[in-house]
Amino acid sequence: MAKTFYISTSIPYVNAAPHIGHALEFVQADVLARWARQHGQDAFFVSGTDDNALKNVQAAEAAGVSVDKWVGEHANIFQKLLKDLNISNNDFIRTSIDQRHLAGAQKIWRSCRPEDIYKKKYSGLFYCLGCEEFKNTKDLINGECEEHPGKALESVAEENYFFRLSNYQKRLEDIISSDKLKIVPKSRKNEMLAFIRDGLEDFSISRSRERAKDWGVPVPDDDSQVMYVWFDALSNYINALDYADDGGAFKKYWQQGDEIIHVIGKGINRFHSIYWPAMLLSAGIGLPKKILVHGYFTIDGQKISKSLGNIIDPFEVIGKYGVDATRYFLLREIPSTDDGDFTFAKFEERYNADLANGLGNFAARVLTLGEKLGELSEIEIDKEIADKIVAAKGLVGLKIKEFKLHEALAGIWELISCGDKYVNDKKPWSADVGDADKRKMIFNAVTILDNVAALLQPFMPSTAEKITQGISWSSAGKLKLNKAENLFPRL
RNA sequence: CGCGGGGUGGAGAAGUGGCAUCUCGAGUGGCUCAUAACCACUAGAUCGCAGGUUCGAAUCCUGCCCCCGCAACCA
Repeated sequence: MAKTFYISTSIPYVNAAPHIGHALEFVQADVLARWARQHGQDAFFVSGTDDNALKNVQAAEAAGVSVDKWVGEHANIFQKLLKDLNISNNDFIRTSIDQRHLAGAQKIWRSCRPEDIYKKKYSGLFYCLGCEEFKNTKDLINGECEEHPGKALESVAEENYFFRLSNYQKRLEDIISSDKLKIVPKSRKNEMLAFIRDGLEDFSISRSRERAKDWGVPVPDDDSQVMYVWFDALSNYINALDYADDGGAFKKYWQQGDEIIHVIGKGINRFHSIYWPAMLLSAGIGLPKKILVHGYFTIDGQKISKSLGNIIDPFEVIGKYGVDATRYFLLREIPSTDDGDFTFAKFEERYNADLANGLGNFAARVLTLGEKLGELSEIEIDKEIADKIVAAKGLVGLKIKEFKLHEALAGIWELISCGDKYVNDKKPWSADVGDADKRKMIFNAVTILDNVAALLQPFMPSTAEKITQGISWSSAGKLKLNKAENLFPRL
């Protein structure tokens, strides 16, 4: 039976339209899912939206529309982004309206060991009227909000449910240090270990209904409280598998799953590597196996921020350069686990150098030369070429396993470069070369191209398909080549 | 001394003791099948700074400077 492969993106909160950073995570997860499927695994890929965040409520209020309307409209934009990016997710969860989610979030709450959830008075919180949000004592300067000095702070005390995270300190440390839950890259793993060793404190998992503005998943058997948004949000990962009904997908992909991966941004590592496993342990559910933590984008070297007005709209980028060029840039320019910079200048530089001059031109020259020769018979390719292809395949597979997608792509481009070199050296266009030799040369070159397309498939699916369409087996052992339109016209 | 990561040619990266590597960008030459693309060659780095260990240091040690992540209920 095929091995199972479960993968998720984080579910972004939908207080605003997606920016280019969201696209990065979708594309990374998509590559892994497509790679797994290409290699015969039974992949299930889930994405969705976090509708229940308080920020959504605030954004809706500011816009003067109802929360469900606001959230619904924005969730649609995220869903459209997945489609436009050609993301191969099998499911999409919306945490405010998906019944599987509402039922599942409550089920996991009820499944937690009773001694892990307790009610406690919450104090030491201050509400800043300027920020319209709660502040911790230690965030205050001289008892005042840093950003709104002089404004009176309202002291708040509230009774909430807490989760006894402190019960899981030892087990979490074991699970993470032993890589039973593998956090990639290592620096993120070390951060989590340091955090755990510093001592885990219990965290609150509910809000008063009033403070949550009546938005969120109700706490089972307590009308006065809704779940803290992270508690319900994290459960989406299993709710998509019908955890609530103890469905077959949940058993297959999660409880007995071979691979279970969460792709997340560095800002939410703690929730995924510590809170979420602790919740699962308490509820007696299996754990994910890997957390892949990617970095963030800067735009022209600066943080993405609304106040700087440097938001880049992924739809604009896709519209301008095409979906595969966008996917390529996100995956190639940004080291998968580090921060990277987005500029249109860099985008166009990469586009011209790698896509137009590199991949596109190589495909064009090989297919054009080949088209003129008509039908080609299958022959054994040069050992040197065969070795390069095997090496490239090995390298790409290894880099994907290590979550170094940018290096995987670099490996594919080495193969393209090798193909260019081969064609230059052999000169199959030359009048001095006999017909049989020409056919041999082109067969070698097109074999490289075909393998490039196969390796590229998870990264740039429609480009891979276009290339493959130019290489058709007319009958057994007989190959016909057709030059297609330019894959990536120079900018 | 809160914990951790990092500073390598114009840009981005690789490189944990032995001639400093790769990609982009720049220049020169070759080729002309191909999207003025491709191939070869050249220029460009005192490897953050200052000491130290060593026959030999980007790599190990010490100090300093700078950037970044985490620092708990905040995606």
